Amino acid sequence: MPELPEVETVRKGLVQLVKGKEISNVIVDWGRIIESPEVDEFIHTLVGQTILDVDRRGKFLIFKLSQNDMISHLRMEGKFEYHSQTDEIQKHTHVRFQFTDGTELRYLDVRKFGRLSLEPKGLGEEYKGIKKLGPEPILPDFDLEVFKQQLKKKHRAIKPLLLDQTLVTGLGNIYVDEALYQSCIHPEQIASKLTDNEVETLHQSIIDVLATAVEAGGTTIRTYKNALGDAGHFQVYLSAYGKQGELCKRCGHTIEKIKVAQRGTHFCPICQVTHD
DNA sequence: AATACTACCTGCGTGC
DNA sequence: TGCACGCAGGTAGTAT
Repeated sequence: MPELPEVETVRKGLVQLVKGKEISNVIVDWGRIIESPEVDEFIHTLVGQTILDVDRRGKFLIFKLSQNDMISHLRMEGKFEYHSQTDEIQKHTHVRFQFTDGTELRYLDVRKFGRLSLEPKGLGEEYKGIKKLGPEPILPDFDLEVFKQQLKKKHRAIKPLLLDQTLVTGLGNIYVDEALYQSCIHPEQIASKLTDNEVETLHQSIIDVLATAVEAGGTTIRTYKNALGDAGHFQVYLSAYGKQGELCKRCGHTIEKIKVAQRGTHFCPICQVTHD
């Protein structure tokens, strides 16, 4: 469910809620959420550690603990909630990090796709899923010239390429459709055939869309809530995602929904056309 | 090496 | 009402 803006919003909430908390116990009720180490060792290793900070890389959260880095990916539906240990346990609660002050951080995930993993302290960025990520689009290290050169080498549709996190990290199905709409590029356009002008516009659109969505606290379509339980607001600004059947703001034609690389894809068939 | 497809899960809306 | 099917803010593993 969450893309970069949602994960960044979750991160900010977690810093407010759990920074400085000491873990007294961990309860795991769906072992496959824990990628490594084995569940027993995961629990045992965490007890006694303090959460010093929470960082983010792409859509991954990195909990900086006193003795380890803990990587978390929410995948489609993962969420964190902060509770008293005596609060009723809701359905789909899979992991509970209990603190010495009687509160706890809960990990909930309807589809159980999310993962938690412990890495050596300070080495979270070496985690294999993180190591292959491209630059952060909301930082200056998302370089236009590098992006241009990489796209020239790719003979595949632009949408799945942007979803794969290696050229730039943080885009998911919502923001990729929005960025392509903003830059008037068809989602199935072959990347190497994009003009320099189109790549420049795309580069800027990615930066703009994600930065604006971060400011808005993310997008809430169905279920996303940050760690404080708040919805995001960016849905108000969506132009393409979920707008099939509505009119394009630029040309007035109907927004269509097709399938590209197995993902629902929203675009304007007049403004966004493929070319050689 | 690069690209494409599928598994991992549950719940909800739709159509028969 | 019941049931089958398709769909959902994603990634990793496997096949081609």
